[in-house]
Amino acid sequence: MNKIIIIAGATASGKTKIGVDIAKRLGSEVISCDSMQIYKHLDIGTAKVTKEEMQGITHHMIDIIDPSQSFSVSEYADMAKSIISDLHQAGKIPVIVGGTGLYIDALVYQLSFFSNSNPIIRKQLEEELATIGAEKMHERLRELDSAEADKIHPNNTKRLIRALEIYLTSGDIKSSKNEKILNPDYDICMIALDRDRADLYNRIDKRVDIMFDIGLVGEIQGLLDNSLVDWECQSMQAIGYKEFKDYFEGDATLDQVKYNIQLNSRHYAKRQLSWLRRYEFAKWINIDQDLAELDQYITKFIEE
RNA sequence: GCCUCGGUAGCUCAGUCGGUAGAGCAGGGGACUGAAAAUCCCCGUGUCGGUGGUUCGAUUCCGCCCCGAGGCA
Repeated sequence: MNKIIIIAGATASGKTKIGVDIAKRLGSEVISCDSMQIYKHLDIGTAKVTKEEMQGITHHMIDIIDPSQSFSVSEYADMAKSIISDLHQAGKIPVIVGGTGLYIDALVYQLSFFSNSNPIIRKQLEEELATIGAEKMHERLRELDSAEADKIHPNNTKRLIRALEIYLTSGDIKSSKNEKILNPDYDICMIALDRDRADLYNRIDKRVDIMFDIGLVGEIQGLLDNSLVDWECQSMQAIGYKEFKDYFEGDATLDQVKYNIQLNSRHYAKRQLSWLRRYEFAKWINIDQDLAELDQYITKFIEE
């Protein structure tokens, strides 16, 4: 028994509730798959599950680190896999709920994360980039790993640096690992939640309105007042937080901040959907139309 | 009522010395292996307010009309 159920979908599409419903039905637990809900104290802006929403269902991978810390996919994969195996041991089918595509990939595919990630080398590469420019860096990558250079646009400096970092720290060639193999450890049922685009955007706008009503500004004020974060923190890259930098530095009104959060959320939702469309094995469920079908689909999966 | 300035993409606007038009934003699509809520790439036809006229040809020039802003009365 190594079944896992993954509930994926864009932000504000309704994953949380459906995840809890399924976990309840199966007598199981939820494992969050979200790169920002891992942070303590980022509650309102990340639309983190509330106690009431959990309905007594245990949730993992939420509130696991301080907002000043950084975190990465490989850590996520290690921790989540260990929880999955615990649940399997207990005879439960884990319900994985979330919208962070890379984290989903880390469970769904057999990804070999490169063992060497070296902050010093990364720093050097960043400095090198600043002096010689992206074009030259791209040429350098082409000499070391031309297949990867073909894939990375020279403007995408973040990826460029990572590919070079991989080579320089481990001697590995990133493009040699690009082939994706399904993780043989799990029997996966993936549900991709979908809904009418205009409807999704309305839900996003409304949800952001509510976040402001229930105290988002105060939450961030508190984080800053207690020195739990500064604007450089990885956690402060989250939508719903980073937009406040301008406000607290006197460069934007709250209305502008709210508009930006809504806008960035829409863009994000679009990117998430584009990521999810790549999972050929995903079962797409339109929340407004095929909820009954979802139940049947889950039933079939667990009885197989 | 008169005068002036506007009316061009969903929005803000540019432009065409007459040869049917282009930016930003919005919107759409895509990529993605240790920051991923990050990072990056691609996509612009619209009665150029309406209607007559001049012209081979008008969104561009001229007349009238409609709408908006300001000024004078």
